[in-house]
Amino acid sequence: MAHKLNQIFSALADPTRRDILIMLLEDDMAVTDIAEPFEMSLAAISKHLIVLSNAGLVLQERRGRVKWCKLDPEAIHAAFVWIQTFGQLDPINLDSFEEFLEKEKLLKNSESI
Amino acid sequence: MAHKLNQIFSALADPTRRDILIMLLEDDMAVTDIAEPFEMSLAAISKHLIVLSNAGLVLQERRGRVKWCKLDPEAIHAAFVWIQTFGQLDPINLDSFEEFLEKEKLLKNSESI
DNA sequence: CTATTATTCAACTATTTGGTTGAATAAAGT
DNA sequence: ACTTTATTCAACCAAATAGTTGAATAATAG
Repeated sequence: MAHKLNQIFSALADPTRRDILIMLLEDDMAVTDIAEPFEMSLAAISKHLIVLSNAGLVLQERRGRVKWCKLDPEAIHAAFVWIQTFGQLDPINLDSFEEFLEKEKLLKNSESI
Repeated sequence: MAHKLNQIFSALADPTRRDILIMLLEDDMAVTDIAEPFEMSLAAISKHLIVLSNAGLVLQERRGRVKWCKLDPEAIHAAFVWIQTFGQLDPINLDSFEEFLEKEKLLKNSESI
């Protein structure tokens, strides 16, 4: 009965798992597709997904032989609340974040030309 | 150069360390005083504090034979920013995301001067 | 100088973690 | 029925983690 925050934070502590979460922002994905860009075995990615699932960060739903993985925002929200409550932190400046996204978009466009 | 977020999240993954952080919200404390309420050795707490310090969550300053520990809000802020932005991002270049976090940090510093 | 206090170091142990490979299971395609 | 595809299982390994104890270091007090 390890505390949920233990599982959430330790799931977030691994860069591969953070990358997987970022990928899942874009769309739900099957295990094999998630594994594709990583230079490690499918079994390793499968384990990472189980960790993410146990932490409640990802939901896995089997349809046929494919297991679809999708983000579950609840757990990440729990971590967010803990941190926010902990230090009564201000939220980041959303304007500068918008600027960042804008620059990202321009960059992507210029790369594709 | 293990990514800072790895260290921050894995530091936060341990309940003893989260408790220590909560204690430090109230006031700066010496190592021995931090250890007092826990049912584990002083050496164990000392190690936890080193983990927190390496993650940048806690600053340790030696005065005489006493090492004073205080919160360093910067690292926790980085984690906060990661989580907050996580849910809003299109898939992006992770490197430029890091740059963004870096800029956020510099901004916060300049504001506090 | 000696004793006490604060903290860390060193060595050890048990458990967990993140990875591997090869086999197993199960569904779909031909 | 046979083959391919998707995923996990099982066994193993190396490294990291979280704890222990006892000794070492270093500053302060008497």
